[in-house]
Amino acid sequence: TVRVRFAPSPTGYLHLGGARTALFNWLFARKHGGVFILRIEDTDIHRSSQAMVQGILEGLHWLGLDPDEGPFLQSSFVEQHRAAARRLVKEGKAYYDFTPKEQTDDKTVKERIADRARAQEQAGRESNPYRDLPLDEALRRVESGEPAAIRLKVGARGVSRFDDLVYGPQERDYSEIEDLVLIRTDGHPLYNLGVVVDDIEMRITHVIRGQDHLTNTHKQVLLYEALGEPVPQFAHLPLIMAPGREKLSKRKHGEVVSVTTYRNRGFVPDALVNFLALLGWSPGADQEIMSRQELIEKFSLEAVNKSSAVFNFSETDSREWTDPKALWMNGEYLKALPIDELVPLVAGHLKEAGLWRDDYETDKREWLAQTVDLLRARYRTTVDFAQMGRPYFADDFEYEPAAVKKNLKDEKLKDLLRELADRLSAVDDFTHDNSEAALRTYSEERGVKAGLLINGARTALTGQSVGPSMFDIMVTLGRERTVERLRRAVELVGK
RNA sequence: GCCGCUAUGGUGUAAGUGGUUAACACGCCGCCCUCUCAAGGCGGAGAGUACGGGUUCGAGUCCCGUUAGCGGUACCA
Repeated sequence: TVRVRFAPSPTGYLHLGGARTALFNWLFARKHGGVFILRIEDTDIHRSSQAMVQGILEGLHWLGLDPDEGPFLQSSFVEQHRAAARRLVKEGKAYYDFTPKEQTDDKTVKERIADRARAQEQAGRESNPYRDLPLDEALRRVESGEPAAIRLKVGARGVSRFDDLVYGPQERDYSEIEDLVLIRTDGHPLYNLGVVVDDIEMRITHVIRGQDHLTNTHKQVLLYEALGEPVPQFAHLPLIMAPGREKLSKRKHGEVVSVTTYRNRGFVPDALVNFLALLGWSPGADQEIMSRQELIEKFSLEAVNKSSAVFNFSETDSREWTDPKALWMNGEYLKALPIDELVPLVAGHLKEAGLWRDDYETDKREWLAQTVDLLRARYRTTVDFAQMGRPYFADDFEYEPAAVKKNLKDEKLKDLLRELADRLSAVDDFTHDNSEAALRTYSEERGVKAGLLINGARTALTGQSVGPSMFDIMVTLGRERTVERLRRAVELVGK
């Protein structure tokens, strides 16, 4: 049976790349009736904390990607890692390296690697002197307390091969693979050892992860072979880049990369999942809006793309704070969601903005549902209801200067709005049709275009120049508030 | 430096085993809806498939080279 895992390092929050990796693992597991495991790679102790683990858990939960097993902490398996390394030494497949640990200088990692490579090329790469030290001598030195790292013995000649489910056949000559360190001098197990031992222990069948691990996979294949264990299937996923095809990072790009942001800014989890699924994968047809169930049915690793995808957002235009297509898609979900599912999502934001009233759960429950339904066609996130939608839920709201200038410019509106308010206050059954009839009758009597009154009223009632049909707005606000706001707006005319 | 991966409009993608004027979505622009719009309807612009060779009757699709981007190369993960 299929067993997959998502193995993030706990860097504080779930980022989009991680979320996409988790999603593809989850989809694959669900599709094949398999098991989705969460393992936190927290071996780098300085960079890990419980709070960070919590952040990842919350992100996954919000997305609806709860693990079937776990979370497991890699740090709790270090003894197994050490035991595996010692076993390899005993079997002659790894060795103790007594070379003193190199001093780190102030150069960047990249520079140091390049320097070392160039130096090696000039001097010719010589074999590690400790590689063939007799085992009993090595053990004696270790027992006497001499510090040593453990390295894997990589064959002198040969080629490592594996078949990636996304990138196809991969090969790498042994000469390009150094004897990798398994255990540091201080006894700390390193990443490549840890993943392999844990994946064996958890009986992982398919390793689905970012393409940044592609070339290092050869090292892991070597480890599986040394440990005498079957090699799992590998599937590497194309990376998600920032605009300009640069690396997407929290440091540079801020909170757009954090899943939490999408929750706070009014995304529907399913919409983000749907969008993420399409980053690097396509069902091959024109359909883009897909339910979770459809995603599961259509998903396959073979259809995953090889080229990295650009996550397209603007750092200057706040309307496009994230990928416009993601925003569009969220809008589609807003429109399609059953109103009973949408209202609770909106309620959260209304509460946050201090716009919540207790009777929204009792007497005004139906009114709330209707209002949300009225507004959702033109909103893209659920926070829009509390922000752009404020005039519908509160009496204190801003009049947009541009709207006032556009719709309340005509001095005639001073009288018109006042009298319109009077007329409307006399309408007993304040329905869409009745309020419209009252307004149109009045505009005819006064010989002005209905549009002047309608547009003026829209701005008078909402402070905005755009919104739903004017008479729907009136009905939603009710007669009293409509009349009151029309009168209040008289003083804005001409401003 | 070395090794690897990738390359279709601004972005995400499509185009079974090479075969008519490269398709869809987002975004953009325009028109319509005379009650607005960031909503809806309709339409349009935008790539000849990174570049250069080659194979072929025919190449986005196969081969070679170049370039660019990204990744790896670590006693980081």
